[in-house]
Amino acid sequence: MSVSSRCYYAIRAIYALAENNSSEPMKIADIAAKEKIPIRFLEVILGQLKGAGFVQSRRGAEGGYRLARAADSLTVGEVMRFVDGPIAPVDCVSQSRPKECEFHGDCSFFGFWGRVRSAVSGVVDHTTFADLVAESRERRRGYVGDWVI
Amino acid sequence: MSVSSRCYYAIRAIYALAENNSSEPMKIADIAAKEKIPIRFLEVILGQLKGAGFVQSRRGAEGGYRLARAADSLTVGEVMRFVDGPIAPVDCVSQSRPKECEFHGDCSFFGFWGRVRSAVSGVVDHTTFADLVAESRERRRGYVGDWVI
DNA sequence: ACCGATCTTGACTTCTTTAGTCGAAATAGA
DNA sequence: TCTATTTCGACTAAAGAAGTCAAGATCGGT
Repeated sequence: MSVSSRCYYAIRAIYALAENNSSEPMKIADIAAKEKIPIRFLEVILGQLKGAGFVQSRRGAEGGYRLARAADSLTVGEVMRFVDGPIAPVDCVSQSRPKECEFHGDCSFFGFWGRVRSAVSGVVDHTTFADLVAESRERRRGYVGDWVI
Repeated sequence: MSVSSRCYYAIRAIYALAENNSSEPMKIADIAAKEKIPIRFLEVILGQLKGAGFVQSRRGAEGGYRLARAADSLTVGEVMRFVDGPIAPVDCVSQSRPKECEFHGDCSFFGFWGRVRSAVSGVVDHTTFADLVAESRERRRGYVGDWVI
């Protein structure tokens, strides 16, 4: 039930771009440093994210990456599905591309796996990168506040 | 976010034993046939489940496997954790063996991953094999009933 | 005591995925 | 044109997944 490091890297990269709300694109090296991602691997990942339309790039000096879509309309679930494939714990309960198993409708686990999938989906498909940025700012503020009072 | 086939096989095998509430142990070959598991692979899996105390075995003619614990006190989550490791999507939010990441408490995703973990845990740790058996019986009854009326 | 059915054990194979690495080419701005 | 930077495709090493196999230990029934 774990996400690949490739997937987590992709999420962190997009998060960095969402947090950097300047009009300037962000360089791969800066994203890599901020989010602690191996730079060569990040190149590969950003290339894929560009191909899927999540980010845009500008080449040359002063080039870099920025989001291709608004951070508040981009959910974490979308990125996870693109990088790691379906969210579902088993193929038969996948929303995007369900694959019938060998028990054809007489499966004792269909309901169970469906509940697992819904539970995960309920979180990842309702959390946008804007939410994460806001939550992080709030956390930092709140954290200090708690200790100051 | 998917479970390994090894894990699903383990769950199916235990389910088969839970459903078979006779005092007779169940043979590997019977479990394999009923749940459509490669028999050689099932041998390996049952050996591990025995080592972990989930099932008991009896050798020789009329031997086989049966549950070592009551089906209504054995959750699917326990089996999943044993076979596939922590339920958590990333190590830092694991309940059983959390591993701090390189962001040491200043992580923008800790809360998010925690919510994912809780969502999954809420399902798998509150579903016992007795629940699954009951649900399956109910489903079959209800299904037939719908069509008869 | 023996036979055959059954579990036990550990090593082995094959395939896919993961997590990168590397080098050269293309491109945009100064 | 020069240079920083992105881009692209090929490559690799290690780990894990999914089985397979053979030989041995053990037990119930005859």
